[in-house]
Amino acid sequence: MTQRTDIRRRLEEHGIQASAQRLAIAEYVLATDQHPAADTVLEVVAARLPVVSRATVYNTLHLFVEKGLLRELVLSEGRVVYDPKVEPHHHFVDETSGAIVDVPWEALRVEGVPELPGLDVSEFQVVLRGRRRARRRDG
Amino acid sequence: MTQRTDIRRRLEEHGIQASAQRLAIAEYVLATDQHPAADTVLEVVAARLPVVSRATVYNTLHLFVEKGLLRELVLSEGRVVYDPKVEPHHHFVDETSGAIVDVPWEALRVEGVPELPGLDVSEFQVVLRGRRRARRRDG
DNA sequence: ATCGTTCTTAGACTAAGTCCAATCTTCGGT
DNA sequence: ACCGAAGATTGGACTTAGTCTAAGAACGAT
Repeated sequence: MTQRTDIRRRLEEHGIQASAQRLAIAEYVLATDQHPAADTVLEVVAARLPVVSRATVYNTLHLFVEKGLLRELVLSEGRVVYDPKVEPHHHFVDETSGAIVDVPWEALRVEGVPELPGLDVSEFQVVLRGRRRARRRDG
Repeated sequence: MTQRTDIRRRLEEHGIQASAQRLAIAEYVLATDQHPAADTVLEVVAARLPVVSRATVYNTLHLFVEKGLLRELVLSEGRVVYDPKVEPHHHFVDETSGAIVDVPWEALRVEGVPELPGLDVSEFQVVLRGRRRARRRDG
């Protein structure tokens, strides 16, 4: 398991002191593509680590966001959700399941942003809603 | 004040039975360009109408959304906010003040949405973040 | 080993929103 | 104008997400 050491190194590179709790949280939240809410993180992490408090989960998630390891998304329905993919990309929200799907930046082209009068845009994304079509199961 | 009757007609056209509370709420929330939260609506409306309960404000806002008079937006930080402009448009969030600014649909061009594999997109918008530039005061 | 800093913890607290049973309004029919 | 049914409103209890705090535990440099 160099996995664990990799994560430790990654935290330290971002100026975050490692701890059992932070490692456990990182191990889950930095690897998932599920866009979990804080609550989900707490559940998942609590299952592996003997004891971890809610306050720590919130503290840690906020710290990770501040240090650029995680991005906080608020896309629908009072759901604050965390995304380990920090590069710019778009999001699709499945209206049936609530699932959030990443849409690669290159998949869409947005024109006109620099020309908006009176607005200095520092970042943007397209938020799409709809249904995910049944997946052909071919991997 | 034909204002009041106009609103009444508008509610009825959308299959909504009028009532003092609903009229008061509609009068504010359908005319504002402020993107108020439920809480704000409660405050504003409570100031004019002798008594209106929180439950009613929430019920009414949800009803208006369901009937297509209002759109619910969740753009940042656990803030659920209501927008009387139901036609498609984009949104800019001022990072300093939290203010939400409408961006006309025609101001941006988004290409590539129909080609997204596996996704049936029913609606989308661009969400932008940044600072509003100081407004030249020329009206 | 010690000391100061940093992390974690439980639990109280807050804010946003929901739920519910009882009460009050409204509307259509007469 | 009146009546009853259907629908709307109410306060208050409840839930859920998140914050705060004071006290204790672990860390790392000496």
